[in-house]
Amino acid sequence: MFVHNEYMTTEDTLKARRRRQQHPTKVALTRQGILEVALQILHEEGLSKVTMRRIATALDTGPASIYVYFHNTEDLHVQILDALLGQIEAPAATGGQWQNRLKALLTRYRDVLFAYPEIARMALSTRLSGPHYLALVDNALALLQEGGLPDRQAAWAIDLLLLYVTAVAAEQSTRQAAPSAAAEESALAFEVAAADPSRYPQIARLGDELLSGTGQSRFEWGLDTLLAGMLSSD
Amino acid sequence: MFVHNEYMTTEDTLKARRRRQQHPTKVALTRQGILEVALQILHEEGLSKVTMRRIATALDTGPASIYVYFHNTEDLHVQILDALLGQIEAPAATGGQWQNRLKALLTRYRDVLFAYPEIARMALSTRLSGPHYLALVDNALALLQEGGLPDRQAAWAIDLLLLYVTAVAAEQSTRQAAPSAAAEESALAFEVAAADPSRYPQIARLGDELLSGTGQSRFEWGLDTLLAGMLSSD
DNA sequence: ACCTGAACACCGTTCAAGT
DNA sequence: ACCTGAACACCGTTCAAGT
Repeated sequence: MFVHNEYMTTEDTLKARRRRQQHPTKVALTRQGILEVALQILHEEGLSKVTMRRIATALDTGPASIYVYFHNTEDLHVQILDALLGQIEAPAATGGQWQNRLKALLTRYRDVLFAYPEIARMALSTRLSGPHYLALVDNALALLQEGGLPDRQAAWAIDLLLLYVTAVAAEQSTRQAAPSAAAEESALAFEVAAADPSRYPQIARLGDELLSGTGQSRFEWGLDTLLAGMLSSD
Repeated sequence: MFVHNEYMTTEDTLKARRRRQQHPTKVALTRQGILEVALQILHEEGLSKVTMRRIATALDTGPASIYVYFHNTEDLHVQILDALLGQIEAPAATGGQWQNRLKALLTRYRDVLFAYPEIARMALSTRLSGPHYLALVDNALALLQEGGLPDRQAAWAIDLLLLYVTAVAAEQSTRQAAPSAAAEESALAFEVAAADPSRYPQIARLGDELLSGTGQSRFEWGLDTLLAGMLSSD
């Protein structure tokens, strides 16, 4: 392999140099400063790189320092998520039916989760909290009340709706993020196509129907189905 | 600290000894043998300990050996999941309405995911496959057909139902598994109770309603809501 | 009081070298 | 052909020691 001598430096040195260039201004070692660096790493390299050690390196300190401000990695990730939710707070106060405004709000929530592949999965496995998350819940509850849902039903409905949106995002975003996504997709299609009709008669019968539709149309159908179910018991 | 001399041995040696005792019969280095060891580790220590290195150690070899039989860690985990799904294949062929039989089948699916805390989350972030998973899908589709759902709708419905069940399991099982589950639960209750009525009027108004119900009753309500929504568009 | 170096106990994956 | 030791490049968390 041909090597330019002036670039003859180890991979690690190159990486360190790149990191330093990305954070030319010294970021303060505070909760805010750490979150700032964490969000930058999230944008550039994904949640899996938002590690205690990686952040500490970016801040030119040891990993132990981060523990002064965050209990553990999960705590850090939850606070990152709430910061991201700050983008979608208020629903359009007017205009259109409550159902459509609720769907728009939930779609914006989904879009945030879509934008950061691994965050959605995190959201499912951790009890969320934080001011922006509470605002999202509150706004959605207001729309359900506007729709005339009884309190108990609205309380359970918001849980179901957010669970659905989060799960869809977790499912979808993983696949588009994974480098093997295309391969997996076709593997499923192959399995459906090759399904033995005597063992799996329904899968063989339905065939391509199982793979039909875009992510968006399925997402909307799911939301409509949930809302229809919630209203049907009135 | 007082130490009995006859037990003076390092932690690592003790661990190695325990592992050896757990696998007294030499397990063959084959796909089946590896899965066998993997399932045992899953039962005893949870999915997070089902690592390439851990399995290799149990089989008295290096981690590279496992890669002869499994592409990577995800591949290994997916195959473990399919083995677990083997427990719930056939629905009761007779007896009761199709809705109730479908709910029973999905509840059994949920129970499997509940029993292994981290598997449910895995199931959400990976395209599932394998004979037992296909059987589950096929059985559920048969019940939807019995209920008279049009094909396209049944195809989308099965996706939504399995997504719901998996997400519920992922959410619930994580909390019961985490050592801090109790603390988190009360932290949420506190947050709801302390919600500023001027910032979060809906949360303050609904209060305890948001935390009402058992996991089981909420799960059933969710299934009923989904089914009602699916049938309402007929 | 606040911060952190160093250590402990792990990971997944690759590849050259062995049988 | 099949298998694997050793290496590479990472992790989270703790704690004794520093300022």
